[in-house]
Amino acid sequence: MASSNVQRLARAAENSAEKSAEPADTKSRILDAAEELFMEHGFEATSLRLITTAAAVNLAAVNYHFGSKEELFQAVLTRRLDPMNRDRMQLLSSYEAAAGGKPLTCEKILAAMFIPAMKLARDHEQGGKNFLRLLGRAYADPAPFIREFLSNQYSEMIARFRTAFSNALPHVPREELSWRLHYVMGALSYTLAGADVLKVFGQYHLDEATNDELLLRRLAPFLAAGLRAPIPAEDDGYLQFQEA
Amino acid sequence: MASSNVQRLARAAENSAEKSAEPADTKSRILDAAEELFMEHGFEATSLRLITTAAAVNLAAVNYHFGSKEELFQAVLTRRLDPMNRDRMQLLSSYEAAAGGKPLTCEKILAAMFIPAMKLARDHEQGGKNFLRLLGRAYADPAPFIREFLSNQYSEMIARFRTAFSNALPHVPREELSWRLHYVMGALSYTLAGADVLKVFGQYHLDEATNDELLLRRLAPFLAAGLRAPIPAEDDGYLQFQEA
DNA sequence: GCTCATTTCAAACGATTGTTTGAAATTTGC
DNA sequence: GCAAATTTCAAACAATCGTTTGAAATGAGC
Repeated sequence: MASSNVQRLARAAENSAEKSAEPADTKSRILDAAEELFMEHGFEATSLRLITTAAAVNLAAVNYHFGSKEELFQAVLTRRLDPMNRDRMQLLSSYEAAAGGKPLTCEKILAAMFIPAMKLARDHEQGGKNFLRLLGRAYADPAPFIREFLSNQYSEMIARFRTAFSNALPHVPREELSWRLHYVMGALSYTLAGADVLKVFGQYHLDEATNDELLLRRLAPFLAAGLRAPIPAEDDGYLQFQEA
Repeated sequence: MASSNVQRLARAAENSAEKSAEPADTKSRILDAAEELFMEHGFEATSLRLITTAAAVNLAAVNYHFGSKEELFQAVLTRRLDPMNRDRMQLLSSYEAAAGGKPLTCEKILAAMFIPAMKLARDHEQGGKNFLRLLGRAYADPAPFIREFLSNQYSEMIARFRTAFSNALPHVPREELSWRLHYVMGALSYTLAGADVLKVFGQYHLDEATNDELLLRRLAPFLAAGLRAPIPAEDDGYLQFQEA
């Protein structure tokens, strides 16, 4: 029969998975394939036919289970972004409770942001790493539906950490702190998005071997020092425009 | 005749340009329209028909003048990236010459990176700002031809600044410095890429009013403090994995 | 073992994509 | 003002896109 051929393909795709733990569930298989392919080629450049072929499911399965390509993309993000941000806020709360009213250090707050991200990266062996790179790319995607989605997904967590940093850095004005948090998110997302940019710096000898703890153990001191930096005076002229 | 209709459309598009300084040159008109639309929708989501309609030129003009859509994209980038990186290196050289052998401060080196970028943003009134946002997005684009192009375009400039930072920060190990430069590029590109992420932080009152000097006068001290941060000890345990 | 709801399937839908073509229009060199 | 090269044009190219369709296959409840 014609269908047995497709079923063989499906089982072959299943067995070729890293840990042979790939679920037979169609929905999950689509999510896994979409996560990897969206990460690799971006949203627009990834066709549904590419995804459904990689997942060894029928083309129409995406529209049946998710409704549309955009909703599939949101499902890919929310599957792991939602628990991660929940973990971040829980971890921050537990740190605050342990500190007993005293403000946390910047390093501690940054740890509450980073640890859930790293836990995600190691939990699902290949999936986690892919997801963080996908997330870093979604930050820079111009598509309105992506920007809206991320904004909604992050607003609660960001507000929570903003006040934590505000307590940790009472000498930093509110507006200045907003900018610095912006820089923190930029550096973090760049680092999580993968080693692509490192090639620009000629640092290919670090790539896969460097584990995530080490990676962020470097990032946290860098960012903490920046967050604590003295506020620049109004008349600091070192950045004035001048021709060479 | 049929062609006079199209010519009227072309002149209308010319006159509707901001400063009415839009050149009649087909090639430049395509570049300007492409720059804005690529910035707005990304590379894959921007069709050639959208570009040629906005530029009021024939569809086939892109392939005639640039060869392909990919080559058009590279031309959009190189038109402004090339002079900017040349300016950066010249400015750094002039700073080094003025210092007379003594190593520069981090702030001074960062200024050599930022000032040409800001000059670009203000020179071409609307085009410059668009371009920096486009550039910030290109950094995160997964397309191989974009990554290769950027890598080639940046390698010389990055190598130049790497040794400058290395002289300015003799106590920072080479590998650590590579990572910190990575973070610097991340924060910088995020900031240049525009205020999209700021909405996440609820900082919509800054957006257009804040000029570029102010923006980067905040960023440079933040990054300089991070670059100078003490090297974390091996046994620093504050970022250890632990469950809430 | 029948029934009904859920899921999967091959096939086709209309629309849009980047690119090519060859003739018309325009500009350039003399 | 003619001839040759450059540029613009409308039209069509084959390919791919996301989505829809209605029938076949599979599952659960009784």
